[in-house]
Amino acid sequence: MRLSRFFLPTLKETPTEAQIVSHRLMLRAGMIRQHAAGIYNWLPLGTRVLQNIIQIVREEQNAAGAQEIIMPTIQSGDLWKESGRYDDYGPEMLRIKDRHERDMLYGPTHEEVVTDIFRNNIKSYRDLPKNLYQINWKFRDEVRPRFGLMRGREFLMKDAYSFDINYERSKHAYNQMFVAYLRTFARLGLKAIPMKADSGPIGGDLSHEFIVLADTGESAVFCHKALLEKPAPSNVDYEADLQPIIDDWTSLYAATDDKHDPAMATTLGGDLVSARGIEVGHIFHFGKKYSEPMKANVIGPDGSPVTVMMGSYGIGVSRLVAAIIEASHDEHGIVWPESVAPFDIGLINLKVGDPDCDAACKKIHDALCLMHKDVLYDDRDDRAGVKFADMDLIGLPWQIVVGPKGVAKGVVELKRRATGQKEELSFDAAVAKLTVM
RNA sequence: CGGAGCGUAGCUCAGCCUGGUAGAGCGCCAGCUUUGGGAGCUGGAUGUCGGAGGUUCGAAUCCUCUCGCUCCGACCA
Repeated sequence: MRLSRFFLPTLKETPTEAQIVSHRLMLRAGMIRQHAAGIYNWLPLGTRVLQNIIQIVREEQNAAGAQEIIMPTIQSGDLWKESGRYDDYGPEMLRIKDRHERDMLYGPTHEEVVTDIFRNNIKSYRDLPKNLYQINWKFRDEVRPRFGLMRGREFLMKDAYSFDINYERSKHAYNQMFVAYLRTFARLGLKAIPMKADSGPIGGDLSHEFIVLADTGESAVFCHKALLEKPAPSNVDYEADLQPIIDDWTSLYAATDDKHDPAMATTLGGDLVSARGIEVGHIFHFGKKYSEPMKANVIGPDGSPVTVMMGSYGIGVSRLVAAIIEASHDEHGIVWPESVAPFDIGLINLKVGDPDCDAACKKIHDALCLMHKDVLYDDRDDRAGVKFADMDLIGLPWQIVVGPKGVAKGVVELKRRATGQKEELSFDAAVAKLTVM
């Protein structure tokens, strides 16, 4: 992609409304623009990151046995009256009347809809278990949206819903999502720690929050040091008993400040880590809370109806974009983990119009594209400083700097964004180095 | 929902107190010069001063209402 044609409105100055670093950087890097309070447009750079995250979330959900569906954003109020939440939910739920004066709403969550899908289509215990998920926009009319995407009103969320015949099977579904989450966040380049959580208004008796550690996180968290070093499970057999993995992770102390037990924590001594965190995932087992009032039954082995056990599993996908930036940035801008970076490589032509520089860039660009690398080629007729600053700001993992001095010697400069480390390499060596990654 | 603040050029902001027909820096356009970390010079374009009403000979400025946005608190994926 040629930067001269790419829609990338970067800002040198920070817009006043942005308070936290992820919000500032997303605006400055031309990823998003605000449309209204807590509602954002996603520009091309932001869209690319969001889609990379979506893809990783999707792959891990599929691997864990969940199946993707798409539910409506606008829902009928009737289902919510049935579950009892139409009155419970409060003004946070955006209510809409259609032209026939029917009560509609913009979905803040989808338990009712998915339960309706289930009960209308699944009749036998033999069809269980099922885990259905979607990646879709939701709206919660927060009293006070803030922190950019971190606390927006409209947000992209992955929400999965499991259906099982009994508690034991349901717990297994919960464990599957637990493990899938560990893997998902690790792939996103994040340290996310599962912490015991209140199940809140959604209800239920088993619940964990996944907290990303970032210095600028909104809440204080405490955990055992060993959790930070623990690698995500690999080669997982999702059909096997996952309880040992869960126990391994949950046996170590981890709590958000509202659940924090100072007495318990002091027993850890020097192993206690006190940090700040951002909630990016939340999993609940809530049993029959919705299946009971909404009559989501299947016929059991003995021929009598059984109310199914459910769980729900959320990941704040759009919030993750902000969380990753909070966890990975420096004074110059964003530092993307390779797995979510909007492009793999930024190619800077320091002297556009110089035949040698142009030719060298074209050669490198074509070679990398041939190897299926996403390259953002800065072919703008601008000063070097502007290009360096923009490239650091948008945080691509690698930069190749092509300038007249280097080209005369047959070399380019390869820079690692995360470390700032630079090395001079021949054209071929630079391409070779980047294509083995 | 309580408390506070801000709306003036694409962005950051000055002007408002003390009314007199709208500014700076950056960005944008053209040209020249420059060229390895957000350049220099010259010229140029851009505003219903958030909106409505009122006071006044005259309102960005004073008054009233209204809309939007932000911050602190309570609440929250």
